[in-house]
Amino acid sequence: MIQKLLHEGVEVETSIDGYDAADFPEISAEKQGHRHPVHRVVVTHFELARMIERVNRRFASLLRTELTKLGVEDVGPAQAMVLLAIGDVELSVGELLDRGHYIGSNISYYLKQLVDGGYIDRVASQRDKRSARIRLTEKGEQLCANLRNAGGAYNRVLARDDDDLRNLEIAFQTLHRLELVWGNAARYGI
Amino acid sequence: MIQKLLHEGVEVETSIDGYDAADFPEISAEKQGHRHPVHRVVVTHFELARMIERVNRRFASLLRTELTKLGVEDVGPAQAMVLLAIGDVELSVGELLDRGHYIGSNISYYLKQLVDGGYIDRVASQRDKRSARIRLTEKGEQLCANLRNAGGAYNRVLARDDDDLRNLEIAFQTLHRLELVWGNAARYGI
DNA sequence: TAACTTACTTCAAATTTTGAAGTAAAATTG
DNA sequence: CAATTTTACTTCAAAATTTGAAGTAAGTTA
Repeated sequence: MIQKLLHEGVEVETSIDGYDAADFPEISAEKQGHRHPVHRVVVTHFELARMIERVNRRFASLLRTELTKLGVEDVGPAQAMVLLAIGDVELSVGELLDRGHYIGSNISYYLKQLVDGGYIDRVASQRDKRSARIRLTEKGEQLCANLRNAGGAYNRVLARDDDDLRNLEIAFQTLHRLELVWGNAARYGI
Repeated sequence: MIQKLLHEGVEVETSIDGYDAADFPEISAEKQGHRHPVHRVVVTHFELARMIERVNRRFASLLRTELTKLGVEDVGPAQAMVLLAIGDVELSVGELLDRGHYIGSNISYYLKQLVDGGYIDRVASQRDKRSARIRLTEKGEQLCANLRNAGGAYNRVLARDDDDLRNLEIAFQTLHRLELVWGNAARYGI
């Protein structure tokens, strides 16, 4: 068991019967929430990945609820994420692809639906007619605004004080690191 | 624009043309990676959600690759996550459900495939015959072990020093917080 | 100008997720 | 203790999402 731990994860401080905590880190991340961690917990690769999966699921389901509340029937959470990814800039499909690490055909598919729904404008670029320029329509912007508005409450709950903010930012940057490492790994191996 | 920011996100320190950074926080999270953030960046709800979605996608794709390398044809990344969620304990379907915030029928579906594939043992509990007890078979454990083994390399890259570890842990706990907030919101509203 | 590359799109299939409707075993209640 | 309700799952059918192979058309390069 110890060997397994040493291999897969990395320990912070000397461990006192800390193995089980490693198996269920959910338990270790108790109320103290806001403060920096001050104890031995092992966060492995997979624990993080599982956490990310769960959080992602929760958020998607929240988005779905929000969309339903808004009475939007023709946009699912995945498409909403595309709209949010576009934001208030005009970009090409390729850029959008990078923004979400989507697969090309996937974005094409969503864009079609969103264009049909009137949420997005797609125009061929002047300089390069292969490249499509994408941007939100009034309707698309409105939907995003509504979603952002609904999301405001969460921001207020999640970012109460400076400590929260710091942690959110660290989380963001750490995830970005995962994104890079896992992304490069996918391309070039390890 | 400022109003929008103040409403949706929260700012760290006084902002100097920091608005754009809020729109593209990817850019702000530069190389410094290991150190704590020391600058004004706004991390909103949605930015984090988008990041989580991207990272999740990357990880799934990595898992798929790994499974292919291992020659495992009958287990997709989603099922692999279920196996990893089970780990080395025996639990009920309900517990497993909680572990991943799955929907019941979803897990049932995966379990069926995994039982058929010989990765999981499902036995009705003695004390409560409605409840199924789940655990990995030899084969299932072997697959998890192989995956964990392959994952070791990432842990070593991601957790080089104490700083990395701290950040990983903060990320984990922050995500856990998101999990709770978003989860409660789904149940009870805001 | 022929061959190649890029930037997308289409389509068909696989995978994953959802929701409604079971079933059978507890637990509760009158 | 029989009747009802609740719990713990499963099944099924449909929807949503994702994937991959095969286009197409516009640039680029040789």
